[in-house]
Amino acid sequence: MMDSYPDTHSDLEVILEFLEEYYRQNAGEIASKVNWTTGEGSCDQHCMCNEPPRLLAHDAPQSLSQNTTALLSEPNFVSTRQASKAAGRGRKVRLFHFLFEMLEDPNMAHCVSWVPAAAGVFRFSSTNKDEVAALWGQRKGNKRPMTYQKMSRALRNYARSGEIFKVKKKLTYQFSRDTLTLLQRCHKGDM
DNA sequence: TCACGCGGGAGAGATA
DNA sequence: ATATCTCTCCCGCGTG
Repeated sequence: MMDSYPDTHSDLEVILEFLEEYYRQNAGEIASKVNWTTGEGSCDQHCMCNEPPRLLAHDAPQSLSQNTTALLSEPNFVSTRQASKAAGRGRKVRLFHFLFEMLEDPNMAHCVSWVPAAAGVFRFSSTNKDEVAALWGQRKGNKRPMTYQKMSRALRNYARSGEIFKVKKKLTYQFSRDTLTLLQRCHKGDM
């Protein structure tokens, strides 16, 4: 089994490091541009897989932005700061990626399913929601059992970063448009 | 009243 | 050693 990325890895790291540096140098300016309302188009391109939203692709040079989009299609959803580490060994999956996997798995439809998939809205089954949580706990290798309550808390944290929003409906959440787009792209790349 | 889902503070663990 | 990120745990509140 491969435990490191292909030959392109070093190039990808260089790009990622550049983006991080770019962000650092422009942090103040970028922050002032961010509109954190949850309205349409308010967080264009900031959800690059598990890339922290504070790094806005549209604030980076166009060519790099394109490169990183492709780069972040890596199956393991390696974040900027985790890329080098992941090259050495497997990177733990993040919750929203795990949920996307569940949503794409027809066998898990009884636990969690798309409401309108195109909008990125999904809903947990009131009876089987803890099954998803338990699987998440297993995936993370938690000693104590994961519950829906705890998992949903983690989901609400994503609202701050703009990756997933809470829908005003029971057990229902929504991927941000950009997160959904990128997850779909990553998922296709994974197949 | 009770069960359930949600919101938020605090802290743990991993990593840079 | 310190800062940051991403959860995880726990408690309280609102709703049906």
